[in-house]
Amino acid sequence: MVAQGNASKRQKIRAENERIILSAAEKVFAEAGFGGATMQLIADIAGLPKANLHYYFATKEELYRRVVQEIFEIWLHAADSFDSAIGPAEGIGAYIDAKMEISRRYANGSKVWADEVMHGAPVIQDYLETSLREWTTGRVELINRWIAEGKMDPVDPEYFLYMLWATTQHYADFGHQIETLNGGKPLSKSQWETAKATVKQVMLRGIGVV
Amino acid sequence: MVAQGNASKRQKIRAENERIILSAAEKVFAEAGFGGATMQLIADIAGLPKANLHYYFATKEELYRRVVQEIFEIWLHAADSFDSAIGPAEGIGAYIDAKMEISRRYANGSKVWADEVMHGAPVIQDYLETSLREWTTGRVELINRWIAEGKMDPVDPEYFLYMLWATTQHYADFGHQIETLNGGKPLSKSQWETAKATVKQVMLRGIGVV
DNA sequence: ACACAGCCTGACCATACGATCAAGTTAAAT
DNA sequence: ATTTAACTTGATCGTATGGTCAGGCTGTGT
Repeated sequence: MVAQGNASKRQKIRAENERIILSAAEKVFAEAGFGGATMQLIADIAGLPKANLHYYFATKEELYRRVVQEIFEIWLHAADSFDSAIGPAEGIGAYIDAKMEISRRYANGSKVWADEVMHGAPVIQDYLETSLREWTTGRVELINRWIAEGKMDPVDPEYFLYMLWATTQHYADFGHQIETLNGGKPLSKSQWETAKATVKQVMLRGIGVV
Repeated sequence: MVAQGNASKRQKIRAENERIILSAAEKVFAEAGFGGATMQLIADIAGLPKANLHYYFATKEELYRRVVQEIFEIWLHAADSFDSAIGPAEGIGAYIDAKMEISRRYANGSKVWADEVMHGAPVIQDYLETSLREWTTGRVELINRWIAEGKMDPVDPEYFLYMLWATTQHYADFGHQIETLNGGKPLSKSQWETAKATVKQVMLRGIGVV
């Protein structure tokens, strides 16, 4: 018998299949939206029969909810860089780096999130009202402290945060438009660096830092 | 007989019904996406039988295309303020004003556009490759001229444009999130002014203007 | 070796949806 | 007044979709 690590074969099968399904679902939801996505297409991409999807996820909505939850976790963790910083140049700079990296690596998840919010957050409204609001008020206080300490120009923290979200998330959500304007090719590594540097430069100078 | 202006009664009926249908469609497409929208719901909101929708618009996709085209026209016209300006402070400031106003007044249309692009622009890819690309290259040249004349700090014009689009469009596309963080209430008139002022302040100082 | 629980899946079902159509009504042209 | 073309709409159709289920398969504990 082959080694199985700590997990039983059953557990591994379950974990792996859930992963495959979630990955396929993220892709399909990102490309078609909730309404346009079909369980059949997700199943095809996952390489599993449709009935098997319903074995792991009872309904399409449950599967969708899991996809949205996953990206939200990633999203929140990007804030870690924010908090441990001593000032805006470092903290906001690191946050922009982190969010740009999320837009690049988890473009599909970002799109699903955007789609969900854009359509009124029908399934994750509670997250907006709890986790996201807490996160936001915490960061607003931090920015206000930095302003009070003279570390950055006075600016309304909420609307400044929205600018950070918008400029970074744009590279995931509108990636197709950017790619089209780039001659149909995805941004190269160096173009991506330039984009990131531009966002940081404008945002940080915009508040009198750097 | 009652006066009918220049248009015949037939023409008026057609014009009015198309307007009612397009308006209802914009709302439904914005809230549910293309896949999630149903002709029946559009018909209900328009107050017309479903079959009548198909009389004016043969297919759901044709109706959708018209909605997307309309918002794109509005979107392009916002550039007028950009062009007639003598420098970045005036031109970019006016552009931000115009785009913010679009986000406020045509939030549904903006969402439909975002939805369409996010899902790979299946029906308006040609617009991206023609009109939008032309628009962009023209504005890139203008910004480069301003930089060469020392009217603003050097910055990559394309990525700076993306920042303008992102920060302004965010108020339409993510309006629901913003509203939730605002205690469930839409931004008041003064909050809206603050948002606009914040975007302008950060973006303009970010390029060494003002 | 056996029993059991978890896993898999082809076939099937009910429903909702986009689209069509035929039979009407209304406005315009002759 | 008559004819024609445009507009209206309830009823209907075919299909695609989310979801179910019965029966088979496979791993696991005893």
